[in-house]
Amino acid sequence: MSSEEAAPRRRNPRGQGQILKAELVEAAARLLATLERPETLTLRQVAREVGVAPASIYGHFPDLGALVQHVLRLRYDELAAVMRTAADGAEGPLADLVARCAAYVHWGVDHPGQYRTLFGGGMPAELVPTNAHGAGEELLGSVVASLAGARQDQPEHQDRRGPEQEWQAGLLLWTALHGLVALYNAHGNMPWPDLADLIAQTLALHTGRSVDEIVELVRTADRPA
Amino acid sequence: MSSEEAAPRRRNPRGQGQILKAELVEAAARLLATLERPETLTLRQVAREVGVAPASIYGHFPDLGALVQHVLRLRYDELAAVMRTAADGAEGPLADLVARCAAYVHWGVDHPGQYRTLFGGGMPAELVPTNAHGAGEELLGSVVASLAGARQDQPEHQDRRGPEQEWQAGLLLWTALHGLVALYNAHGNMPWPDLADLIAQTLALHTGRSVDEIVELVRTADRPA
DNA sequence: TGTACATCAGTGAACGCGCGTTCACTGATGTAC
DNA sequence: TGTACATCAGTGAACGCGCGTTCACTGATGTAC
Repeated sequence: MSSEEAAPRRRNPRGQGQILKAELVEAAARLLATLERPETLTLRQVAREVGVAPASIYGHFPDLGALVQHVLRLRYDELAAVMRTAADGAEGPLADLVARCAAYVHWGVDHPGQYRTLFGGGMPAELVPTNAHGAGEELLGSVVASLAGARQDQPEHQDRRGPEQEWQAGLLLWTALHGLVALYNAHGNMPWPDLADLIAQTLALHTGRSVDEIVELVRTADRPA
Repeated sequence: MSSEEAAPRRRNPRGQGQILKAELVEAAARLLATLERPETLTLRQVAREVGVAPASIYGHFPDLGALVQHVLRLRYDELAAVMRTAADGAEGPLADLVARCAAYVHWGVDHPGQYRTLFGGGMPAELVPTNAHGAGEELLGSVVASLAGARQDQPEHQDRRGPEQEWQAGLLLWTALHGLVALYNAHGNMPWPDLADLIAQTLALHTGRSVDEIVELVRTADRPA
C-alpha cells in the first residue's frame, strides 16, 4: 500500500504539529485494520507507515499504548454511532434491536482487526477502553435496553422481569453476538452459513420471536451503506 | 513457581531423550496456562522454564510452533475427553447436551490461556489445530449431534429439520458458548452473574426448554471433580 | 577383561534482527526590538 | 526594514534488550573387537 515512499517528507510548518498527530492516528488505525495480528503492532511500524523517525511519535503520544488507546476510542465511538444510526430508522422496539445487533455484527465482521483489538482481550496491560472505563458497558447498556424493549413489546411474555434479569438477558445476547463475530473472523475458512440468517436466528432465540418474523427485519437492516 | 533453580541439571542418560521432550511439553503447557498473554510465548522462555539451553529444543521440535501445536493438540484432546466423560453419566439427550456444554464452558473458564490459544485466533500463522485439521469440527460435531438429539426428544418441536439446519443450530450454540467463555475470561472485572445460570439460560434458549428444566441439570453437571 | 570408537543428549557462544527509548541536534519559522 | 533570538517540529545515531537460529563442541555412555 504505502510502503517505500521515497519522498523525504517535508517538515510541517510551525503550529501545525497536530498534522503529524492526525497522520499517526490514521496510520495506526490503518495498520490495526490491516495486520493479520493487530496486537503485534509496534511503534516503529507506525513511524515507518507515516514515513517519520520513531522518536517523532514521542512528541505526540507518551508511548504506543496511548496511541492505540486513542485509535480504539475512536473506533469504539464509531461502532456505537453505527449502531445508533442503524436503530434510527427502525420502527418499533424489535426492529430497533435487530438493527442494532445486525450493525454490531456487521461492523465486527467488516473490521476484524479493530474488533479483535477492542473486544478480543489480546492487547497488553489491558489498554483497551472496554475495561473499567465503562465504555463497553455503555454499548452493552444499549443492547440491554433494546432487548428489554422488544421483550416488553411482546404480549405473550408477560412474566415480570426485573432489571437484573433484563441485564442478564442483554449480557447473554451480547455474548452470543460476540461469539458469532469472533468465530466468524477467526475461522473464515469454515463453510459458514449466511451471516444474516445466523443473526436472525440468534435474535429469534433471544427474543422468543419466530425466525421468519426476524429475518425480514435483518435483511432490511442489512448493510445500509 | 519454578524459576531460578540453581541446580545445573544433569544430562539425561542415553536413550532417554524423550525425557526432555516431555519436560518441554509440560513447561510449554504450564506457560501457556500461566502467561497473561499466551500468544507471546517464546522459545527461550520455554528453555528457561525447563532449565536448558535454547538450542536444546531443536533436538525435539523444529521450532516453537511445532511445540505449541503439540501442546494444543493435547489440550484439545483433553477438552474433548472432558466433554465426553461429562456426557457419560447423562440420562437422556437433554442431559447429555447440558453436560457437554457445561463441561465446555467450565473447561474454557478454568483454562483461559489454553482456551485463548486454541480458539482465540491469536496464534501466528494459524498453527492451532482447530483450523483445517478438522479437529475443531469434531468438537462442533458432537455439539451438533447432541443438540439435534435433545431437539428430537422434544415433542412440541416436530417441524422437520434437515441436517443442514441441525448443523446451523449447533454452530449457533457453539458461537454462544464461545462468546460466553471469551467475554467471561476477557472481562473478569465485570460483575458477572452466576456462570451456571448463564449456561442454563443459553441452553434453554437453544433447546426451547424452560430455564427451570435446564438449571437443575446444569447444577448436577456442575464441576464434577 | 581391556580399549578404541560411535552415538547420544545437550552446551555455549555467537550472529543478526527489530524493538522501545534517550539525547543532543538541526533547521525552518515566527517574534521582539 | 533589519537582525538577534526563541520556539517549534522533527531528526539521526546510539543504547541495551530479548529474540530465533547456527554451529562447532563436549562429555558421558554404550558397543565392537
